[in-house]
Amino acid sequence: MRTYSIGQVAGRSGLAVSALRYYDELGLLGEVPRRAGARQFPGTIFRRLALIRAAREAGFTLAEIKELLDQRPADNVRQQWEALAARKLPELDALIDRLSRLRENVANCLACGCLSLTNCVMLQSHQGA
Amino acid sequence: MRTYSIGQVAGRSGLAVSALRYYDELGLLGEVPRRAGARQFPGTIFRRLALIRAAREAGFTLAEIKELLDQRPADNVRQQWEALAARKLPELDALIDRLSRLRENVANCLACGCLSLTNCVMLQSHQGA
DNA sequence: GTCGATCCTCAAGTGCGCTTGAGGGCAACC
DNA sequence: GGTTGCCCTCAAGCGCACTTGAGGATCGAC
Repeated sequence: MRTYSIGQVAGRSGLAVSALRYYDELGLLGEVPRRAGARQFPGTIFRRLALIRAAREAGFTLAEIKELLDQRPADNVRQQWEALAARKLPELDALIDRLSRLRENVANCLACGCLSLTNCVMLQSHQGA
Repeated sequence: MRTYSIGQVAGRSGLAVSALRYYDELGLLGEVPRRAGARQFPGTIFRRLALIRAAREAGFTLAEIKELLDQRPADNVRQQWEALAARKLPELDALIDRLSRLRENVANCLACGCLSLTNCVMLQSHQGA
C-alpha cells in the first residue's frame, strides 16, 4: 500500500506542510504511522483532508471537525454529521442573508454617496438606541 | 451641547467600553475632548459609530475605515468611499456565491449522509489533484 | 472624609488557524 | 564523507479586533 510523505501530501492537497503538522497535532488526521520519525500517510489521507477542507469552508471550526472525525465509523458518525450540519445550516443562511443585505446597502451607498451623511440606508439601519 | 461619557456611549451603542477606547486609540473617533481626563463624546459620536459598524459588517477593516474617516469633509470623502465600496463589492459577491454553494452542499450532505463516503458533492468537488 | 461608581493608562492576554525560526536528524547521491 | 533535501520538535510569533488586569485618579453622595 503506497504511502505519502508530508511534503507529498502538501503538494497534492494544496495545504502547507505546517498546516498538516498542525492538523496532526490536533488529532484530526487519526493515527499516522511513522518511519524513522517521518510521517507516512496512507492514500486515504486525501479524502480525509478534502472533508476537513469542505467542513472548514462550511464554517466548522477545527474543534468541531475533530469531534466529528473522532467518532469511530461504527459509531453514530452520520448522526454527528447531521447534528453539526443542522446546527450550521441556519447560521449559513443567516450569514448569507446578512451579507446580501449589506451588499445591497453598499451598492446603494455607492450610488448615493452616503458619506454626505443625510439619508443613507446603512447609517439609518444601524442607528443606536 | 450635551456630551456623553464613555460608559453612556457604550450603553447606547452596544459597543464595549474597551472597544470604544480601542477605536479612539486607533484614531477612528476623531478629536475627543476630555474633562479631567475623561472622554466627553458629542452626540455625533453615534452616527460615526453606526458608520463604523456598518463598514465593519460590510467587511472593511478598521484600518480601511480610518483611512476613509481621515478624509476631511471638504476632501474627496465620496471618492474614497466609492473606491472602497467598489473594491469591496466584488469581494462581497464572491463570498455570497461561495457561501450559497456551500449551503447547498451542506444541505445535500445532510440528505445523503455523505460521511458514508461514497458520492458526496462536497468531497468530490474538493478532491486534491 | 470615605465609599462606590466611573473613569484613566499601559501592558499583556485571547481565539483561531496557522506560520516561522531555531536547532537538529536521517537518507541518498556523488 | 560531504552535500543536498526532506524530515522532525518545540517555542514563539502573527493578524485582527478586541478584552482583561493591574494600578491609580476623580467625582458625587452621604
